[in-house]
Amino acid sequence: MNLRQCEVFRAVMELGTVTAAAERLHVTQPAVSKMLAQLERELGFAAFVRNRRRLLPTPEAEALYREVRRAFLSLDYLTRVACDLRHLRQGNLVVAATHIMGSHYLPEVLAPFLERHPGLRVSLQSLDSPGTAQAVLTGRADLGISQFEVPAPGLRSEVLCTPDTVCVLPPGHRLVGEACVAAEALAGERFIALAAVNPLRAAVDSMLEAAGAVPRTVVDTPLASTACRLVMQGTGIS
DNA sequence: CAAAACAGCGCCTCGGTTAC
DNA sequence: GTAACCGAGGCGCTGTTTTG
Repeated sequence: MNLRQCEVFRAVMELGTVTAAAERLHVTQPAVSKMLAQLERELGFAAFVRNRRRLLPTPEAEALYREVRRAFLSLDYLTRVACDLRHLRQGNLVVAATHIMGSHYLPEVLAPFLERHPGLRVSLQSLDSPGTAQAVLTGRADLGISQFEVPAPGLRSEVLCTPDTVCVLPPGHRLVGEACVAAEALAGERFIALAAVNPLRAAVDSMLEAAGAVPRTVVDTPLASTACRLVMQGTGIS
């Protein structure tokens, strides 16, 4: 039973005659007649009783019609969804982003975006940078915003901004107020480091090593926001 | 030079029409 | 409602061209 047969069957059920069904479907009466006969052969039962000039549906046809009508409602729904997607009125956008991006930067961007596209829904996934790239690569996310570039075949990336690297200090620390913190000044400090997976970690490590100021790393974390909270608690500097 | 991609051709099926 | 016919499109086969 194909879609065309369903269309023909529905038209005959609703209009009662092959001729009227043909008019609705913009084909000739024989086309509908032939399609109906083919459908009945495939179904293995008669859908209509030929009663002089009328076609009377059998109980099997009545039952089938209920299902066919339901199928066409689903088809109409699909058509509307496709139309909405075409005009960006509806859909689900999955964005993978690092925690700091998802909690601070993205909300400011998403608010005006969702105002422009009220039918859209956005799913935010909080991941580290390699996880963000992996999510996009495997199709679990439509786009990702990571802290650093993760080169991978099949991924297209662009730099959105290049922010400064800063030293995070707890209130009252001796270095608070300095316009620039020299690497040497960090010697012996309790240090909250970024996890080794972050390329910034290697850059900071080599910079401190070159300055001969190796701090005491007490915690390492993949999340900059966690590092900041640890600094707030007085665990160390970051 | 082998494998992959492409184009052309004939055959078949499907859905349509006209004529009856 | 049916028979005969027509055109479009899918599919498989074959030969040619391109590519690594």
